[in-house]
Amino acid sequence: MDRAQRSGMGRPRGFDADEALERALQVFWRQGYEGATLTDLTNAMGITRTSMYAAYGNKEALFRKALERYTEGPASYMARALEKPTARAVAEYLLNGAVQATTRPDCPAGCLGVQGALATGEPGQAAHDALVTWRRSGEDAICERFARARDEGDLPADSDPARLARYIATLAYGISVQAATGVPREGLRQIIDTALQTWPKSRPEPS
Amino acid sequence: MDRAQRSGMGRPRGFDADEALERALQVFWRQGYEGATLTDLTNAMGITRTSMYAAYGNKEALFRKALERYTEGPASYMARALEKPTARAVAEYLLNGAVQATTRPDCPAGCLGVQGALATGEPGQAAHDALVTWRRSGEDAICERFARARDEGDLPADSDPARLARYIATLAYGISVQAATGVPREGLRQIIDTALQTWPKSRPEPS
DNA sequence: AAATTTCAGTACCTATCGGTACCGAAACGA
DNA sequence: TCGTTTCGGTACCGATAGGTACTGAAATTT
Repeated sequence: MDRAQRSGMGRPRGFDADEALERALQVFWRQGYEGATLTDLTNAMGITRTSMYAAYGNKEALFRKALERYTEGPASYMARALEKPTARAVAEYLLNGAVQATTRPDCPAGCLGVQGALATGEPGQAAHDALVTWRRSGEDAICERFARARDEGDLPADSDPARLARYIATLAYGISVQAATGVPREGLRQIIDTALQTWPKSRPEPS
Repeated sequence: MDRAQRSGMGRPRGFDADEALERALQVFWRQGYEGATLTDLTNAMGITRTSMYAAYGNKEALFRKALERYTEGPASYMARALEKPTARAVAEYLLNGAVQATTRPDCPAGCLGVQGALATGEPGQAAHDALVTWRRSGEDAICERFARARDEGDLPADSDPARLARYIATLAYGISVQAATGVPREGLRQIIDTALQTWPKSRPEPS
């Protein structure tokens, strides 16, 4: 099913499967899993329903493949961030990457991993669960990176990697919501600056 | 239409409109606008489609009324936060309120204002826009409160209220995503603690 | 060239979507 | 009690959801 494998081989696929998947990704990104209809998807992909089902399985499988592509494409800043030398650099690169990815002029605002299926009815449950897993695994990766940083002395010995990772991930999610709300790139960058600074020193006693 | 107003008066409503709206709110909260079908809604509300349309108009109007109820109910911590004496207290109360509201045992995890319609297809556009407006107006209210704090000397004269407000709102949105991901209340509270502290002091030169 | 295989596309499937016409019954003012 | 009004409920509306059978053409191997 997946590919022409048997003897005769037959006619090869007449469209670029990667390009079509990219189009599907854009639709899921913009409209969410439930909001993206088969008609929306196949129109954007430039193929018929039949070809879509033959090539990807069904809507849910298409979503999963789109999510994979998203991880390796627009969200690849995540993997790169983890390779930065210090925890602080990891956090900065990650948050800046989130700002970039959620405000690309040629892509929908926001993050597929957040807005793809945050709250769904029964038919979208599988997509919802897939994104929960996606977010958790991302946060776990940050946590492990921070744990390493602590072991290396890059972070204080008494710091809590899981807590820091959750904090950074929370900021990234919040940034993606703000992007979906329409906040421009510069406004999001200010959030990072504020987050990585202290709360402004207030006068001790205002009254 | 809206209420029995004309001469004869006629038979009064046989169900509690507030209670029914509360049930609808729960469904929208859990499943989002597009994921909540009329059948889901009316089943939860305990009334028929006919009664729903007569009492509320249509699905979109029901959603708007549910959002109002949400603002005055589960999200009322927002208004209370703005009355706190200092900007710092406003921020703390707001974030703690977000944690509470997004992790109530008897309600769906997360925030309706975020997950109700973050990414939708064409039929959910109106709900999407309503939530964008909702989030913006909330953030504006925080901004104005912070501006007042600055004028009062509660915040430094050179601080940027809009920037601080956006930062706090971003954290609240991120917290709601984390809640929807399944992070328990205690985990969310740690995020607040981390956010309101400085980034942990790292050793100046790790290498 | 023949035989095979999978292509892309039309047409259609059942189920369900949001929304409505119509119904008898119940509750009001007079 | 009567007339009026709106109630709650069934049945149904056209449109569309996700998914599939079937068709004829095109590309591959032998």
